[in-house]
Amino acid sequence: MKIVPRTVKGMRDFLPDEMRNRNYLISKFREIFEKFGFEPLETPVMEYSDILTGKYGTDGEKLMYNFKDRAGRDVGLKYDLTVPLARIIAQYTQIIKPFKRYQIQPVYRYDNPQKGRYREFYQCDIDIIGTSSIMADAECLSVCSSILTELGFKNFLIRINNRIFLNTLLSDIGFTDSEKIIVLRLLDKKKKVSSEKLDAEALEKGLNSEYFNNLITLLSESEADPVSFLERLRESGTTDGIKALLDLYSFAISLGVQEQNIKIDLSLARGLDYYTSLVWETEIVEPAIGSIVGGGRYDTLVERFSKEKIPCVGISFGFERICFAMKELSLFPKRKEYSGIFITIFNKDTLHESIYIAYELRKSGIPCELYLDKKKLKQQFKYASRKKFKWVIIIGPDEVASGKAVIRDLENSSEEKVDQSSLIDFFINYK
RNA sequence: GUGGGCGUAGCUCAAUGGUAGAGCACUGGACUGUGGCUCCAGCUGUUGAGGGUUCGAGCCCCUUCGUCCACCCCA
Repeated sequence: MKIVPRTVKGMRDFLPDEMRNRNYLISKFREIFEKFGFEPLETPVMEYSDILTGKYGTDGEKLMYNFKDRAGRDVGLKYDLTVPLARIIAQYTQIIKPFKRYQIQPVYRYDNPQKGRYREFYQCDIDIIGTSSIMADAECLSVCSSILTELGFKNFLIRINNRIFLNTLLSDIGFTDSEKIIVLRLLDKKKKVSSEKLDAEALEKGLNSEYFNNLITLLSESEADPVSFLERLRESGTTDGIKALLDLYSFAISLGVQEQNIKIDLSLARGLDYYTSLVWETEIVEPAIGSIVGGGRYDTLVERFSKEKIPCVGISFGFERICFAMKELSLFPKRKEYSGIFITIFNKDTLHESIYIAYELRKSGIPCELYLDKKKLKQQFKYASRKKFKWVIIIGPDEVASGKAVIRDLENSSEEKVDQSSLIDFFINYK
């Protein structure tokens, strides 16, 4: 009985065509992260359970992959890249701060798979550790905008808000702390659901409908011109978090974020529990796949591992969704239909001539593929044709005798004979 | 965690409850120094798994697994 080949639920293989796209994306991320001075970091797939738990809320923990290893230790697969980073900061105190790192690795969530959602998926994070400066927050937004622009996205919107402000606002309206959590969840939904449905859900959750209506009214008032709305509020006494939010907005603009790509949205809440003040989220208008980038300031996360209080800010790119969106919008670079050089093996007498040519080309930095099996020329051509090579090189007995090589152009069905010694020049000139 | 659609050859899919099929792909040949086109031949199955109903199940029922989608939540 043969073993049925299959992949574990929610996990995927990436075949070469897809890997080429993914590698392209990763290289773009790296390039821009490094341009802004971020340094690379990797952490293990697994952490001890106590490291992982306690920061994602009960819903998050249901999605955690945790189990015992052979020695009975409680371990889990990492759920995001932020918590391992907090551990790193507490563990390696010699790291110079502010520490700017980037990290591109898979994370794991025991979720039910569906469109664009998997149990293993890549996240791509940058964080700045050890500064409270809002310039750091703004830098994250600038990276976000640079990357999306560089990748070719035109219609994206970064929405920003401050949880401190939102919190104060909710208290002023009259909500209790436990109600606030429910309200924040509902606000996250506001964009997707009709207002009737939202009201119904608020009622169902037992929220004071007068308070809730006040909130919704206030938020919709702010929508048209949030900046002057905030300034009016500031004059009337509510000040918590407003300055930070306005600063972030203006710093981001100075750092090159285009005005049409950024908006203060006072209803933005964000799910993760560990954000403490400024938060942001980016969505692309087309295709509508929700948020593709999210982040914020989380000043208390490192405290779990250390006596020190260390302010942190970061942004996480939804690698899989960006990949999906880029495919939809055809933003990946197109490959030439025919490319590359393929070297045939005529027979065992000419074998070493072919091998030598492959060696010479590769030594000169010209990529080429050498046929590996003993098959008829016809089969070798069929292979070359299916793999869409542009050039096929043939060294048969005639060519060995005359010191020449046949170069066949599969795309144009033409061929020519050149001196073996000028093969390298031929291909260098072609480039 | 909850709900729905779908599981048949490597892939895409057919088959009124009555003999499991086609196209593509693959292997070889026509064509012993040349791919795509054509023609010929060949290969391919516990119909996801287990149970039940029936004279008879790919088809109906139950269970289970997988997959896709939606909700919850999130990237």
